[in-house]
Amino acid sequence: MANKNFFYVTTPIYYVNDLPHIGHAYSTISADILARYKRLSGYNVLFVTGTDEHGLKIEKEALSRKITTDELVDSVHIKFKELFRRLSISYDRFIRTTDKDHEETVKTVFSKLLEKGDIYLSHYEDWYCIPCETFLTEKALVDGNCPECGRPVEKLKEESYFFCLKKYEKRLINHIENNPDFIKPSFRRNEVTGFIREGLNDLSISRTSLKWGIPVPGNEKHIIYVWFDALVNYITGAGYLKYTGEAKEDFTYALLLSSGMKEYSKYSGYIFENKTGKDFLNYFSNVRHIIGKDILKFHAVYWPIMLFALDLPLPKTIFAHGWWLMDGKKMSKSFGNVVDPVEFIDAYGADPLRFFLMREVTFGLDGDFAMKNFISRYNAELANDLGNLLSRLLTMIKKYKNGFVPLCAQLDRRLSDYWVNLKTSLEERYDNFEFSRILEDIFQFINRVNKYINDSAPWKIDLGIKEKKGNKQPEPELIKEIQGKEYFLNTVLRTSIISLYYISYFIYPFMPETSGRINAALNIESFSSNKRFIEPDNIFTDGFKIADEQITLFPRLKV
RNA sequence: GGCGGUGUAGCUCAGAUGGUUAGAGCAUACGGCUCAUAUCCGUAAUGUCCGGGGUUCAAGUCCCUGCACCGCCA
Repeated sequence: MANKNFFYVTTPIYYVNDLPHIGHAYSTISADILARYKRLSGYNVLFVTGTDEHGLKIEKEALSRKITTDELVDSVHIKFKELFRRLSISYDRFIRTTDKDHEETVKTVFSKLLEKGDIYLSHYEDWYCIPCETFLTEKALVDGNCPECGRPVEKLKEESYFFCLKKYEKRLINHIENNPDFIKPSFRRNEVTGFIREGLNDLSISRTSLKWGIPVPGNEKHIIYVWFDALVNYITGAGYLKYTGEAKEDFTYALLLSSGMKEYSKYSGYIFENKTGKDFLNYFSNVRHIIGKDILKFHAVYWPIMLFALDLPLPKTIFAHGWWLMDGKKMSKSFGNVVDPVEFIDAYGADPLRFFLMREVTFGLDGDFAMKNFISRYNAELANDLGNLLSRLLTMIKKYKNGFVPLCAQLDRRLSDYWVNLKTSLEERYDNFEFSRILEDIFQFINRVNKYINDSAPWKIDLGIKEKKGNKQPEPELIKEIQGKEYFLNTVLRTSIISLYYISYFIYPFMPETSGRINAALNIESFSSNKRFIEPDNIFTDGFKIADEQITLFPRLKV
C-alpha cells in the first residue's frame, strides 16, 4: 500500500443492551456509502463499526436475565452483525470493546494520561443515571430524577479518577472555530462551543461500584468509565497499539475471528496490510466520525480532548445526524412503533431501505419514517424512473440489436457531457455528506436518459429502417438512407446503455445489490469486485452482448 | 432563565454576498408516445415568501419588533 489517499470512516459503536433498530441501520448505512464511494475512487479505506459492551447497564441487564455478561454481549452483538450483513455493510472491522486489543489499547491510553498528569485520583460525589450512563449535578435534576429520561437517579460517593478537561478548553474552541468541517452540520457548532464556554468540569472516568468493564491498570478495583472506553475504539480500530509499538501480543488472528474478516476481506484487508501500524496516522488523521446528534458532546468535547492529551491529530469531521421519527412520533417500545430493520428488509429489500433513508431527508436533520412516503418514493423513483428505464432499454437492445451493444462513432454529447459533469460534481457532495442531494442529482440524470429515449424514439427509427428494407430494389440512395438511420439508432442505443452503466456506477454506494443486478443484466462484473471504475469503452467493445435474462429491478408496490 | 435556529405553493423542502415575471419533487388537470414495471415525456394552475415597522433606487434575502415552533445549555 504505497500511496496516497487514505480515508477512515467510523460509526458509533452500538450499546448491546438493546436490539438493533432503524437508527443503528442509519448511521451504519451512511458510513458504508462513504466507504464504498471512496474505495471505488481509489482510496485506501478503513471502515470500522462495532459494539460497546461494557458498563453498569449491561451488568444489570445480565443479572436480571440470569446470564453472564459474556453471554449477554455475545448473543446481542451477533444481532448487529446479522443486521449489517443483511444491509450489505462492507465494514473492514467489526470492533467489540471486549476485544483483547481494544482492552489493551484502553489501558495503554489510561496509563499514558495518568503518567502525563491529565488523569488524577480524587473523590467523586454526585448523582448518576444508570440507564443514560450519565453523571448529573444536583442542579441538573428534575424533581430529583434524570432530566434526560425522567427515571430515578442514584447518589454516588466514591474514589474516582478524573480526566482534566479545563486545560484544553481554549485549544479546542480554537480548533472548532478554525476548522469549519470539524463539526457538522454547521448549526451544531455553536451548541458545542457554547457548552465549552460555560466551562468544563473535570470528568470522572472511573467507577468502583461495578465489575463489568476494563480495570484501571495497577488499581483494579476501579473500572474505566464506559464512555472513555468506548471512544478509544476509534484508535484501536486504526491500529494504535501497533503504531506505538506497545502491543504485548499479535492480535491479528483474534481480530479475524471477531470481525468476521473472512466475509469482508474482499474490501480492504487492512488488518494484514496495516500489521505494523505504519498507516495508523494516515488513517486516523483522515477519520470521519458519523454519530447521532445525541452523542455529539462526547465526540466533539471529550474525545478531542483525549486526543489532545495523547498528542494525536483530531478527526477531520464529526458528523451528527438526526433521528428518525415513526409517522411523526418518536420511536419507542411503548408506542409500539419501532421498525425492526430485519423485518423491513425481508419485506422490501435492503437497497430500498438504504435508498429511502438517504434520499428522504437531508443528512443531519430529523426524518419521518412514514410508510406512505416510502411507498411513494419506491414506486415513483425506484420502480418507475430507474427500474422502468432498465426494462425498456434492455428490451430495445434485444429487439433491435439481438442483444448486441452497437458501436458508434460519437456518443451523444447531451448525455455524455452530463455524466462527465455529474461524476465530477458528486465528489464535492460526498465530501460534504450531502447524500440526499447526491441521489437527487443521480435521479435527475435518470430522468434525462428517459427523456432522451423519448425524444429520440428508437422504435420509430427501427420502424423506418424496416419499412425501407421492405422495398425490393436496393438502390444506392436507399442503402445510404438505411445506413444513416442505423447510425442514428446505434448512437441512441449505445449512448443510453452507457448512461445506464454510469447510473449503476452512481448508485453503487447507495444500492450495491441493485447496481450489481444492473451490471449482471448488462453482462458485466459488479463494481464491488472492481477496485476502480472502468471506462465504458473498454467494456462495451465490438460484439459485446448483454445478458439474456430480462429482469424487473423493483416490482411496483400496491398502494 | 441563557444562547442559537426555523417560519416560502395542498404536502416535503431549495432559494451564497439584497436586483429581471419566487423554484424543485410529490399530489392535481390536460396533452404526446408505445420501447417499457398502466410505465415515460411535455404543458398548466395555485403562493399577502408568519404579522407589523424600518433601511434602500431595489428585500423571502439586511435591521427592529410581535407571534408560532424547534435545538443546545441551565
